[in-house]
Amino acid sequence: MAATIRDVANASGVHVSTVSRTFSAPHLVNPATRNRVLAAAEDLGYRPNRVARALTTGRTNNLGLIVADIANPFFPPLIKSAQAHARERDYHVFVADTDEDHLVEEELIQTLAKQVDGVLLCSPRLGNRAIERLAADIPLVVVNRRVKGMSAVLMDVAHGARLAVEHLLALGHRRLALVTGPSGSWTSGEMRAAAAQRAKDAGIELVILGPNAPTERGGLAAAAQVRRSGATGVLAYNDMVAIGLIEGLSERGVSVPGDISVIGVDDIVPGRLNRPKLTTVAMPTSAAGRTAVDLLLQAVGAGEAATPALATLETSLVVRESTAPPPSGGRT
Amino acid sequence: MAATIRDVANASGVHVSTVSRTFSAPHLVNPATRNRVLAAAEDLGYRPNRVARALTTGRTNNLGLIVADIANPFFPPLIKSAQAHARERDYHVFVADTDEDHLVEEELIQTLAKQVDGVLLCSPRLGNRAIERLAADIPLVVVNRRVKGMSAVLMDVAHGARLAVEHLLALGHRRLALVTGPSGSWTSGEMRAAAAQRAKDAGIELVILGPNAPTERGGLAAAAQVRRSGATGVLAYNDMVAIGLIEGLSERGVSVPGDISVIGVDDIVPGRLNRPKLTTVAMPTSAAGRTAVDLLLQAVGAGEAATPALATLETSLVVRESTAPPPSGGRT
DNA sequence: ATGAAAGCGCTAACAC
DNA sequence: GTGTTAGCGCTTTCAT
Repeated sequence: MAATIRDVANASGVHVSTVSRTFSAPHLVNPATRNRVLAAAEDLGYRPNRVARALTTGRTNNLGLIVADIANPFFPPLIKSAQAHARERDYHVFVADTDEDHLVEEELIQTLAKQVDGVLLCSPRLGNRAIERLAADIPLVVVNRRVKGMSAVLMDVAHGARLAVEHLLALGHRRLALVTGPSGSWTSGEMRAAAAQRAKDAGIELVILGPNAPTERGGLAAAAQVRRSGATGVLAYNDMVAIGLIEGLSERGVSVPGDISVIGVDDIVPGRLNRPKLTTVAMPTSAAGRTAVDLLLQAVGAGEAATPALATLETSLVVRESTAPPPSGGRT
Repeated sequence: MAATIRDVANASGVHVSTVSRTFSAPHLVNPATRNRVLAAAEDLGYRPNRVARALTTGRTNNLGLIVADIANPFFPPLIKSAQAHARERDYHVFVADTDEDHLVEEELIQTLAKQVDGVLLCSPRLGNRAIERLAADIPLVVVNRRVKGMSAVLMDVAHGARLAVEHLLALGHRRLALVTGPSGSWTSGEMRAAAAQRAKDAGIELVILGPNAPTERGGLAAAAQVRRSGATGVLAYNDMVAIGLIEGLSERGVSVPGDISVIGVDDIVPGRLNRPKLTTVAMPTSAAGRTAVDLLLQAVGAGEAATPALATLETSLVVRESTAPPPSGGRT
């Protein structure tokens, strides 16, 4: 059986409250006794029981982080930076995967509710209504979504989409396509609006193809439509979709970037490994993880009185090898 | 403030213990009162507080899962299958990343100790001594490691390594290299022993190159040595290393598989996306996740009396495009 | 600076 | 079948 605070108290000849203080408010206890207590604790291998502590204080010093799919390479950098940042603030973060299932997502949040002080919802699949309801139970911060009255960290994908369209335009492309993501995705909506507007401003046609699964498979499946669309420049929902699309295109004898240019979004590792190396809109995922933790901790600290904050992080275009001028030189 | 068991008791005119029973042992309470309690609970939005429950029962219904690097594509399938499998058994799994740091790993296990009923150590960086010590605090199951007195799930990488060597031999390669992983890695040791033995049996030379970081970068850095070694067939510690190696080789004008054949281990997604598509030793990661959860739950249930179990999962060779006969046809 | 005591939300004997 | 009572291990007033 593990040592409890009481064992330490007995061993060091003080009362439990003194032991408690040496761990949670060391400055309140006489250095001499403190050392005695610490020695006894060390001796017995005592470690404060965080569960018991949580029960009295109401704080667990844990955060939850929920993602739809941990296998999506977009998330790991965010998770890692969130964990590292939280650790520096003496918080642990527990990650859970919903398997893209919004029911699981909801259940997870509710179960987590009492075991963590707040949860980070990354690219949630849940609707805004549900999220608002859940926020009554526990401080929530969303990443890549805008929910009324809730802190959020957004990545300016609209700006990224504009940059992508401009890059394609500058290369001489005159017929563009957007391969969208899942229908509920905030990011997908933002991209669509921004890209469409930018294309319209340039008097260029942008064909919308979707919705698609946010995976390689989704891109693969969209290849036929892309080819039929006649577009020579395409912006994909994310890098995985772009990679799948390039593969699908190449299966059909269409060369990238020779015949069609493809731009992804996210800047994940597989995109850098891909041949051709992917031109992409880089998302500041590590920064997002840190910022999200900051906002969440802020919300946790403020309790009911929390003022929702909005952080919008910049995106940028990384030009690599999957984009080039269109075959004909740009003029039809 | 969230409703407690006491609120429900008041609202439904019964005592707290009855409320407790309706949730933890429903069959012990009269259907009529049970319904009354349930209705009141529903009404108040009551949900049992798992932390409080854990304090009395000593069980949290949570499992911990520790990985060295969540960004390593090897882990996500394992994590996902473990989470799904655990959920079916009414357990949640919390994932934590140690950032390849064994100090963080140890601290994490200790912190987790009281908040979960057991932890899964996947490809730990900690030494066996440390792991054995930690096992006194909490049920532990290791994946990809053999620790005395502890349940483990192993993947038969030795067999995989032999298959890989045989494949290379069959293609006509007569000088082989093994690009190893980190020095503490159990997997790396197994591979090395098996590959060396198999090569020796065939009267073939196997040069050992390493240790290397288990990453693309590690493979990239090993490219120069591989070239110098004169080997025409190489087995890499894992797919990421293989991918990096191929890249490094190609930077040096060495073609894969034209000049050198490369085999990876793991069968991760980026390997399938790579050009050339990677020939690799496939690891049964999803099965490993499920099996590990089973063994852990078994250990949790058994308490001190736990009999350590050993599960060895089969590996297989997936031949794709990164292997071919050596340039000269095989004879020197 | 330290001790005493109450209690966080729940479960688990033990009565009745 | 349900009520009573004692804690689980810790923090936190309130005294001293």
